[in-house]
Amino acid sequence: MNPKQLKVFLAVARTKSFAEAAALVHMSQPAVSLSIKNLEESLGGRLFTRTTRTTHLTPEGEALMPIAKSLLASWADAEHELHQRFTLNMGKIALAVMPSFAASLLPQGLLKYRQKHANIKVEVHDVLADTVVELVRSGQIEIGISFAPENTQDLNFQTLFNDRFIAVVPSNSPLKDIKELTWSQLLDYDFITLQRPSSVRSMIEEALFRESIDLQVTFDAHQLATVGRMVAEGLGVAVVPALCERQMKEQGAICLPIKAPIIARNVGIITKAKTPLSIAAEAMVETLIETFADDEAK
Amino acid sequence: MNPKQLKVFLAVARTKSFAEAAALVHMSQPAVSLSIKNLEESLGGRLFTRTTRTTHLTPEGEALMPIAKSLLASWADAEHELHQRFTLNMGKIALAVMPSFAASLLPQGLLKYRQKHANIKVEVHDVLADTVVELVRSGQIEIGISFAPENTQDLNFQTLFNDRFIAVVPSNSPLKDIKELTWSQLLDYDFITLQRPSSVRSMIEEALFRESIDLQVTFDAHQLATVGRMVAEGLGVAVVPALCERQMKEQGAICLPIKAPIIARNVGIITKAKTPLSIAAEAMVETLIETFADDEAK
DNA sequence: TTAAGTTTATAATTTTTATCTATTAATACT
DNA sequence: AGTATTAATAGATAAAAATTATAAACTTAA
Repeated sequence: MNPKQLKVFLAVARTKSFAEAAALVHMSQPAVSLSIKNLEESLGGRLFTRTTRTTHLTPEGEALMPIAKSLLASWADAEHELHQRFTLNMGKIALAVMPSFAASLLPQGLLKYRQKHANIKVEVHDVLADTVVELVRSGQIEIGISFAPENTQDLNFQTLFNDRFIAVVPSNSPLKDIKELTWSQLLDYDFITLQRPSSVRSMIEEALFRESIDLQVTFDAHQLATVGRMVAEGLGVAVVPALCERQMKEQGAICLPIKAPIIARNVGIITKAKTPLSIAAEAMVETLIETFADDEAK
Repeated sequence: MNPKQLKVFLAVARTKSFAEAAALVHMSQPAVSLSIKNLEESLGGRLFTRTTRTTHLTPEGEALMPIAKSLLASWADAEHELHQRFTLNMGKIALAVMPSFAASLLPQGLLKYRQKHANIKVEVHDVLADTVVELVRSGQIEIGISFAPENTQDLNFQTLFNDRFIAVVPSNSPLKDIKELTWSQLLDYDFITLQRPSSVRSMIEEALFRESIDLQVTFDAHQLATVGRMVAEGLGVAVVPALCERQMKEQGAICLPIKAPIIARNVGIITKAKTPLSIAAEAMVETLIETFADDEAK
């Protein structure tokens, strides 16, 4: 029993003629006879009674008819669905993205993707950088966007650009006109940063520890938006990835380059090594690179 | 895309090896390679990523897996169901039977059928003889049991036996010891019979009309059981098919042969001409003949 | 009843598809 | 780098399916 036989069966059942059915399914009449014969043998009994002049269904044939229809329908559905997936007309893709990127650049990437592939659903998980890595490593999510991870053996990392940390100061701060701040200048003021276990926080701590600079944190918060507001209100100063510059400015803070030390890290796409991406994910990676990769990353 | 390819696909997906899968489905390894290749081509993309050392599913392959399982399952279900039908391990059969037969002989026929084919459901419609014919003619029911129908062009009638009408009289009736009653003797008493449009009633009327005997009906009822009780209680006399003899006796009436005229008619199986019976129905006809047909009907 | 016409079944051949054996190419592990 | 393992390819063979041509069966109408 195979799909072709069922198609032939339905054609005969509908036309009540072997010859007409043959035309319907683009076969010769003897081929239809044989096909039905084989089907009948595989099922164990006759489906049609055929006198050379008339053809009609046996009760068992009648019983097969709805079954055959439903089988062929689900068969066609399945083929269609897979086809859709392969041609990017269907499917879902999940991204895990660190908040600083999710809230800044990501939307324009998504917009571009959506224009190209309108039928793919996109799910964005904005989670801590470490969680991004975890989700990708565990296979729960195909694509992560974050800082370059530490242990990269089972992950691929495709750099998009280098993100340098910048200082954020209130608009009335005495520091506001300095072209390039140093950390020691900045740390004269109350310091606001993200709570652990944020990667931004730990990168700052590590970098300053290496330079033997002592970091005293006055305020900390979970969300960058909160930090921004606190700085804007004059509660203190902060250091954030350049990615967030726009957000900080929008909140009314001043952004300045900072050095001694310069803290910078690559931001890029994390995928699982040795596991192929879905076609939808592949297209997403392509779009992200094309949208965000600066020249040296390419 | 065909069932065999899906089986191969699932084997490869499960074993994660083309060679092992080949063993599972009793094919050579190159055949498996080809089969998967063809499936992939028909769907429009890769289902596995295979480096000569490892094999795993692409996300699209992952998506196909549950689909393939369900397709194969419903496929197997369908095959099984049809098989069952053809081997009489499943199915349903509907009989339309005139009440006099349904309440008398039929049960022992059903018993015999049930012993042979325990998995076939039997539905008995005990309806008026005319309705039996209608149901069979319209194709709603495969097998009818009744008197031989009038218009038989599109029906087949297989005689089981000849049923002669008998007189039923109260146990205290003066007629009770007469060996063979005549109608004129009988009609001295109040006459009880079935209400129109019973075939028993019309057969009696027709026969007496032909003999120019005037029939005065004192009581009539719908059910033979009612007629029997009325006679047993001494309300009058009746004439019923011999089939009902046992029932009448059980109700306490006396049954006697009657002549002048003798009313008799063949009882048999009615089926639709030129329409094949289901295997289950065929078996039922066979059982009925073997159980009820008297020698000349055979 | 018979002959013509229509329809399915069968036979023989061809074509296509599927499978096998043998071999090659590629990759991971030692 | 070499070896062992695994999938892919090539060529050959077998199996299946389709086709043409023909036969057989059954209606219908003369």
